[in-house]
Amino acid sequence: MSAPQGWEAIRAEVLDRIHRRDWLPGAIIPTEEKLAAEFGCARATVNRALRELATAGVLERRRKAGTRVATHPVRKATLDIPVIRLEIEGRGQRYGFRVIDRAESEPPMTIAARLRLAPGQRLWHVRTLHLADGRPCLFEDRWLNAAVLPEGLPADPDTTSLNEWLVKTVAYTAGDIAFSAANATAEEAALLGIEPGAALFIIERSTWLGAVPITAVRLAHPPGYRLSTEM
Amino acid sequence: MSAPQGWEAIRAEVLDRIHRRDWLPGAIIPTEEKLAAEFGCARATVNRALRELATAGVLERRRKAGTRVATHPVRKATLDIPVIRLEIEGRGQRYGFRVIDRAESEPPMTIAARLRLAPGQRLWHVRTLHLADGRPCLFEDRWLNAAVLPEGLPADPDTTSLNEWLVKTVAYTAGDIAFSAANATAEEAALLGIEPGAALFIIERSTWLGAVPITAVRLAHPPGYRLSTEM
DNA sequence: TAGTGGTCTAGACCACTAT
DNA sequence: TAGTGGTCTAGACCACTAA
Repeated sequence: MSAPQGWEAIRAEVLDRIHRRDWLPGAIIPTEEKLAAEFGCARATVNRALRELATAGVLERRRKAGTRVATHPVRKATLDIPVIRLEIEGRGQRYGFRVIDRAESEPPMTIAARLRLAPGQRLWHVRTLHLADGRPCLFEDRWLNAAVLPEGLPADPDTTSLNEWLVKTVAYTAGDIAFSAANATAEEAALLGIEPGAALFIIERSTWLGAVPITAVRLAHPPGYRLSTEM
Repeated sequence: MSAPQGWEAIRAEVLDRIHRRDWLPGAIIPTEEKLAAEFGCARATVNRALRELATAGVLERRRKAGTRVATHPVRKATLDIPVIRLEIEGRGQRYGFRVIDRAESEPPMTIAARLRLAPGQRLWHVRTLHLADGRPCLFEDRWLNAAVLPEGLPADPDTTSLNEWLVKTVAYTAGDIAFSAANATAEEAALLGIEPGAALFIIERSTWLGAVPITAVRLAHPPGYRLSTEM
């Protein structure tokens, strides 16, 4: 009937029918075969379009049961996790950083639990303040398993941000990431140049190489920071 | 050579080579055609595997230039945006809510800007406290364009959460979402039963139907709330 | 068990872009 | 302009699952 071309056009047409409420939330839509006949294309093309919509959370698909319009749409959002330096430079500011301290020690329980460490295992602990145009904009608190590093810690931590050095040097196989909010401690406030108790936006990441923990990092962004995406 | 089967096996094998540092960050990997020959499968199958890895941010692909291992991996994370009631019930708690107030008025500048409103346009303003096992767990502040509602505001706001009523009733075509942190105001603290100034985790969403604004909502989660995902 | 989505194939043409 | 990824096709078989 109508004549969309390409899987993106089919995706758009399907979305449109949902928006026009031709197909209501929870309702079954025609099979791939029927849609392919209607649109005059191969079933694989319809499949591609519907699969993308299912990944986006707009449709729910099950073999034999068919394809339904999701009852709770917009359940998924894909975030770009920024690389600190690139984010700052992308705003046209000059990037810099300052290593606050660096030591080998036994991490606190919370970190050990997050990395599933064996009791007593020691890690490198590096704390870094990141700067935009010379002003503090992010406090990084990182625990690092030196055992997985090919050549130990980099000799000159003042020329390469540890963060970038890591992603270029160490492979990983799995990880998790979490977002939350926390009040700034006195130390964090002093380092970031904000009031104690100010609301920080926290990003925590952990990564593993197989079952071997690599690193756990906590990024504390001062008030005003927003992580956003379109749907 | 090796014998993976299916695009998922190929994806796994490619990931493995990156993890083993056979293919270093920034390096070009073989063309789809060569990989298809090596794996003994069709090029479309390799394409599917590499496309998924590119979507995940592990590879960067450009026509003619070829496929490279991303220099800054793990740049994307897909979050499940929870539906409030389902999230609470999923924890085995009883869901409830209480409408704090509800009025028609002109929204503040920030909301008007976010929704790109014409000057002087009035919206419904509904503030709701969501409860888990009877205890406050989320404060919702919503502005709503009644003009797009088929039958106006629902007659009985005490039986259906406005949030769910909306997603089931109103179509949307675009939106954005943002995460940030903020200190609790005195009123928010009182409603949520926390200390004033406590760090709230804020989710803000805006949705449109074409160019017509539908709703802007701000969700304030008390300390302890975490939004997390695996990579 | 039958219906539906998931995937694969072999080949083709197109779109983009480094050179 | 030539190389590479992006997509489409027509058909096939398989995997899952509702009935």
